[in-house]
Amino acid sequence: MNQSKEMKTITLKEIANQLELSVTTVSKALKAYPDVSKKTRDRVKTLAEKLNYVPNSFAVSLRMQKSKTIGVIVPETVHYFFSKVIDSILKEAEKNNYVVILMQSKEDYELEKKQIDLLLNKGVDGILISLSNKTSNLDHLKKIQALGIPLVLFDKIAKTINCSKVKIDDRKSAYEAVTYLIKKGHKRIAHFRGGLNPQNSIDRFLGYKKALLDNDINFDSSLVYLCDNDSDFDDGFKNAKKLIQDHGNNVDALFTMNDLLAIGALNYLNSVNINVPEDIALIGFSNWFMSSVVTPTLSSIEQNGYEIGEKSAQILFHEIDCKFKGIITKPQQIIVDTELIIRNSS
Amino acid sequence: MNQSKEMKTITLKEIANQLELSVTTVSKALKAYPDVSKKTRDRVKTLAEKLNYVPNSFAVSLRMQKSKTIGVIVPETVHYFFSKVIDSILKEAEKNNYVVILMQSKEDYELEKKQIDLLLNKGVDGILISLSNKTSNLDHLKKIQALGIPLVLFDKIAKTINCSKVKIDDRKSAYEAVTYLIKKGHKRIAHFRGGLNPQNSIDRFLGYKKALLDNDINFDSSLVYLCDNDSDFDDGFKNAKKLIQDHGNNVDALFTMNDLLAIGALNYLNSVNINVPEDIALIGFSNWFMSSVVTPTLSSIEQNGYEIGEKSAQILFHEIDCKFKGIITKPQQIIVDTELIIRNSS
DNA sequence: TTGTATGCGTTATCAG
DNA sequence: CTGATAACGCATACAA
Repeated sequence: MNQSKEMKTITLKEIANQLELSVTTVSKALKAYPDVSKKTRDRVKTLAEKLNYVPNSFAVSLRMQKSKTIGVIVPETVHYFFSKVIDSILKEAEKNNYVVILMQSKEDYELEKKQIDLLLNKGVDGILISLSNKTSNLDHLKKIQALGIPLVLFDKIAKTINCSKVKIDDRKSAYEAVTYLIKKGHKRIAHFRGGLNPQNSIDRFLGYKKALLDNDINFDSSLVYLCDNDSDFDDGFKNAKKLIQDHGNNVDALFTMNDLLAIGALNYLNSVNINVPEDIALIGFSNWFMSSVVTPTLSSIEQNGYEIGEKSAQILFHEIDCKFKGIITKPQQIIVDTELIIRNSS
Repeated sequence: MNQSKEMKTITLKEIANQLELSVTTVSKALKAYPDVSKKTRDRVKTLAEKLNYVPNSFAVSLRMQKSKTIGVIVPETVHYFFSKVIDSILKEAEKNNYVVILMQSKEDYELEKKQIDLLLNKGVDGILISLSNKTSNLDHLKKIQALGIPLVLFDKIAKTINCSKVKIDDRKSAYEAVTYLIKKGHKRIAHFRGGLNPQNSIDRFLGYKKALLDNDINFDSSLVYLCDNDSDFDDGFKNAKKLIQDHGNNVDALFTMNDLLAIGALNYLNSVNINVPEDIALIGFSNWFMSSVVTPTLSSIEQNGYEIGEKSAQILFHEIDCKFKGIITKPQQIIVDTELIIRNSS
């Protein structure tokens, strides 16, 4: 293994020279074209192997108009749910011999837009994206589609874009959680909702509301708190404080948009000796790992990040594949199952 | 904005045709070469703008032998510390107009090796990597260097590779934590150590040991538990159980390789009503967010993932830059500061 | 069965 | 100041 100094990069031409063949023949031999003799094919393959030949990916991409690369945009990487999604996207990409360029929009629409341009410019074969909370203009997504690049939205989707989507049923999941609280006898159920723009924030709120109405409980908008800051934990803490100030003990349960909000709230409640779940029952959303180690352990809704990532990637690769083969695909919408996990907080 | 149907991709040639210029001139005009008249330069720029021209990155890469892409390999993405590192790498990359290909080795040496080959093949301009726990053979790293590709190791490094490195002082940090415990009067201090191979596991252990010796406390190897499974939480739980079985109340403190181990242990101790910190004081390592929300809150060592990522990326981009300019750089080693965070568990 | 010519989109060298 | 021409490395239609 003496790779002395400059180690010239080895190309088809190099192999061709050494074997006194044409570049064409070498190229064909390596791809097992039918029209090259077994003998030369073997010679070529042997030498290529020995020289450790790997095709220059830029040349291939330039020639073939495909990059074997996909782009992934998430709002945040320091995020239990999204990191699970990323984990399985990476796994799936690897299986398919793809590589992934990762970006985070930081919940910033302008950034998201710029990143899409960058991905497009990098010639990715497809794009997976979970939209920022601030995204309402969708021209950047339309641009992707106009270019014929396969696009799959996951988790934080845009209803009006006609592409494949992978998500959970937020409304149903929220409905289930709140219904559980009601069945347990709670009547004054508060909700810490997410921002007004994101679809899943809206849907979770609607699920909450519907559960109340279906069980003949008045919807009291003063029990709904808007949490659209970027620091969920603090937001949960502060709004729990406000909740108690506003309603004293005239509130007996709380359902939050996500686990961090719930844990922030839990922290406040613990700090003022309001007992969870005796005084106030609590259910979060997403089932982050830490929910199982706080005191009391937090009930939550398992959101299956791994499965969402896996399914999204599978669909994307399928669409990319079809595109190269000239097959037209119809957008599909996958709803991944959730599960209400009851722990000690409710 | 009527981008009717097939929207031909726009190239230098296209612009050249429309303006009846040569491709060469257009190329030069766009790069503000001195030797092209202001007039044509303006014409070209205007049209390029209007047509929304972006250079084909494959062609540029092929021609320039640079990709404006770096590769990043971490052992895991579902990991609070690494996701922070990734966050700041992405941020830094964006600043420098680079894009990052992310991979996770899953603590698997063979995979790590394959991934490096893939990155090399993709023509990345540089590589950032935190080694898998199982990595001891370093040929794959040497290969990167042999190709002249800038390489920066962070957090989980290999001592014998001569490249830039960014890490914390594990030994000192551990020393500080254990010294704190000793000053508080603890004498029977257990340690849940990481695997035998990773350098930071070794160093944290050595820091622990040295703190004992420097304070005239006998080192008792029966108080050291090896935790090298992949599920730290469970490992912490089980070994806490074993610890109590082995030593009963003849142990008064525990210092663990990481926070998840500590939280696993905490969970066990809580479950059998052993009081933390009264019966056993506890300090973790890394200061994961959840450490601040468990009960009791967990003392830990802040590892500054953001700073590690930032510094690593900065060094890498600097080295890439120098390389293109033909400047030789010397590897640098950065030690990022840690901080002992005392909470209620100690 | 093998090889020639051409082009993918850029940039760089060198004439004009 | 402008433009042919070549080259980066590969793949394919077409010739031989």
